[in-house]
Amino acid sequence: MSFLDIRHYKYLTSSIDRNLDFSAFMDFEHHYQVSENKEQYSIEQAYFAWQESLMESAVDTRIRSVIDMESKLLPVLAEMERTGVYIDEGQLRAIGEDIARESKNKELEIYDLVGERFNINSAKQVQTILFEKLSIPVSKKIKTGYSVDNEALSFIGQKYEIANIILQYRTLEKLRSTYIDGLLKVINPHTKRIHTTYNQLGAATGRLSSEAPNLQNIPSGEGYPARIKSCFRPSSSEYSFLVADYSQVELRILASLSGDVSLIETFERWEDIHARTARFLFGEHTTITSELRRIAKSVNFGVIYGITGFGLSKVINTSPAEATRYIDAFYAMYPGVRSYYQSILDGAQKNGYVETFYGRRRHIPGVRDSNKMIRAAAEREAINMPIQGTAADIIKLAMIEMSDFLKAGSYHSRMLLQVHDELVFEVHESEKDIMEAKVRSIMEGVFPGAVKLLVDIHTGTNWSEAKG
DNA sequence: ACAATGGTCC
DNA sequence: ACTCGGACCATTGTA
Repeated sequence: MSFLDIRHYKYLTSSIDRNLDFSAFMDFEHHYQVSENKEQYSIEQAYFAWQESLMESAVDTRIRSVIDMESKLLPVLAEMERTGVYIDEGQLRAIGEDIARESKNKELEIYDLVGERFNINSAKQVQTILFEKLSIPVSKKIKTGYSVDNEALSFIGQKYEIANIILQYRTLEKLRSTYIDGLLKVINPHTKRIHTTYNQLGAATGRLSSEAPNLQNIPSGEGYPARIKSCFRPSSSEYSFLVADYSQVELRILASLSGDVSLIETFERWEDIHARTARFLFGEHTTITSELRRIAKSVNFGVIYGITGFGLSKVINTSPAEATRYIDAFYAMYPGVRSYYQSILDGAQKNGYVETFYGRRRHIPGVRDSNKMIRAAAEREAINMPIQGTAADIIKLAMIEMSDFLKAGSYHSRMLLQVHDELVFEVHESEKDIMEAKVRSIMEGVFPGAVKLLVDIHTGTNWSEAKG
């Protein structure tokens, strides 16, 4: 029982069910405080008493199983945090210098184009320059004035090159400030590694979150993002990286939870789900271009998020009416999804909460609100949570199993990171085959749904190389 | 210290 | 006129 374990436990209850009795927790805190500097034994005694009491107060067996899951996950996360991940500091600095150089050039280019120096990092000053000094037409408004975000500047960029340069400058500055300077700051001087903290109850759906630093939003594209990601690597040449990620896990979960025959069939036939939706939306005999597939993919994802025609129209850049037709077409193709959603909303209305396959709950008070907007937002949360939350449960269970496996066999390989549907391992040369087989069988085997889960595995000398 | 804005990820 | 689900963090500018 380490301090890390205790710190985590202090927060465990509320994420599972707010209606749980907290008195046992208070007892634990008290015991912890009074015994902290005395003997380890009394801490552990208080800890077990608390856990037992927590279990007793959670009479619902499904809730108990979630508490059990989180309890077992906690030491796994603690170990991943303690292990940390190595990052090549010298390489990261070198990339930072390249970015800084390019960024400086963009900066000067902007001043030249505008004929004036200003702080490009200030949205307010960018507004003034674009909309007042240069009299560029406003494309999008926000509470306090005129938006200069990505969407707005991309639109303006069709006619005014200055907007594109500002976007490029921003991208570079984002990489430099957050992912070069930000990561350099948190390299532990003793271990030379980065030790994130996983929050077990940061997310309302049951996902983990990662902070100080957040290693769940490391950029992933080509160019600088790939170079930054390649700095994450094993510290020794005897090891390589293994990345295992669930393929379309949320859509597969939706198929299993809804029981929709057509959706299940799509996956059973190993069809390209986005292409199939595209064929249905645009006609069986239409050639499915990458553009049509992209639209269908957005529709598929939109359905998971509790889509509206308006929201989808923004994403795929079309009219709300057309987007609404796509959504209706999706439900026509997969009618079981619509009825499943209705049952979720009915349950939310009746119980005030929704739950995952494993019984994790999220309270959704907004579904009973008199305000239509609040109700609509609550309904999207209600629809999304069982899907996103079940995916979170699944990977948590897989992590527990992987940890047990590694421990039982005294392997040298270690689990390093979790990025929602992806696990990153540092794998010893001698364990490559067994690790690849085990990771796949455990991750794919956790969930007993109608649709089999599929895991893609990639290996490489660093995080970038081991990415699909 | 905190709100607003913007950007990165799944 | 209008919001797609879930997070964390950097910077600016105001209090």
